[in-house]
Amino acid sequence: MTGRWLTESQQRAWRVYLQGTTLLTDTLDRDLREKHGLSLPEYEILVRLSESGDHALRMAELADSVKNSRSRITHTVKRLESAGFVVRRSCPSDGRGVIAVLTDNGFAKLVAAAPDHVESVRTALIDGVAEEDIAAVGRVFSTVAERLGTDATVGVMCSDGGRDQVD
Amino acid sequence: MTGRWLTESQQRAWRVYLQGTTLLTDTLDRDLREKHGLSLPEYEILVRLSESGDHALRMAELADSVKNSRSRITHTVKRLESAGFVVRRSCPSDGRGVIAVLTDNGFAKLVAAAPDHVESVRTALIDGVAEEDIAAVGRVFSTVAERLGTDATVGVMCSDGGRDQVD
DNA sequence: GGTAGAAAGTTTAAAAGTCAACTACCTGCT
DNA sequence: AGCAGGTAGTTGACTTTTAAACTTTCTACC
Repeated sequence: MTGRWLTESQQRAWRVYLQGTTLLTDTLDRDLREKHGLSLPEYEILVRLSESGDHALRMAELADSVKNSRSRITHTVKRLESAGFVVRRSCPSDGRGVIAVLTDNGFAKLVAAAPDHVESVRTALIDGVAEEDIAAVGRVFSTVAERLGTDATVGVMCSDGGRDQVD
Repeated sequence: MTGRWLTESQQRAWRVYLQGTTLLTDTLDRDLREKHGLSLPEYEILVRLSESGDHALRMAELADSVKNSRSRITHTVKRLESAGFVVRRSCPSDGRGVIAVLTDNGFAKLVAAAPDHVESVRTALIDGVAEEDIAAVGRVFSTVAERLGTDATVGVMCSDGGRDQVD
């Protein structure tokens, strides 16, 4: 049975969510740019790289982890590379592959930016909101991500096991 | 006491929210474009106009209601105007003001697109999610919007009361 | 071992968004 | 009246994002 409308309260939640996310991402992006010269998407990429054992990930892994298109990752990584925060290496185990590696400068930039960013997230979103409501947001968007996400995240990437021929 | 980190579960919620919103807005935008040739921001503007008594709003009201910059509203409305969905009128009660008016074509386009869009929202976000969790999302983003929003939404706009000199 | 088809990334051009400067108008004060 | 300062909206230059075409490499099968 399709063609259903939203209930009054679903409608309200949906509207305020649209407004809220817009304001939230704008705020986080602006804070990050002003204090650290990074955009939010750039910051997210640095985070993912830093969390990978050897500070390196393949382009496709990066794309999957932040849910961006490969094309977009190419562009963003190019910017990060020209800023000196990331370097590209070719993947030893797959001639088509490219590995983005966090530089020391990139890591330092991230370390400098993270506390301010977390503070922004707290004051804009988390502080003063019921812990259980945050958890509910987690549940909801987890479902969304499962439904809409490319169920990828598999593959024998060479970022962690490929440290055998970095020459 | 600043400089606090996020708890494990806050962190998880935040991450999955980032991924989820990205996937969600991408999906809704793509659906709308494929079936109806409208972007999500364009659609939102048509909605706001349609909900205003006389199918007309001032640019600043529009900007506030969707939390976009005025510049962005100018650009988006320009596109909608050249598509024939909206018309600009100057505001009789304020020489600086501009009123965006929904055309019949614009309204028809919205009427055609709305059911598909709502269906997308349901299947991507709402269906199968606990009603109480949707309500929690509403509470959370309502707080966010209150905190970050320009506390505007005042002003003696002429969109509803200005129907005295539409000549 | 050669070849068809898929996967990884990049490229290019066009579309969309941002930012700061600018015009025009309104408001209040003297 | 006149002028200072603020508000509404637009503009144009620049940046970011998107979409589609393209190159290269890999995989599987004959």
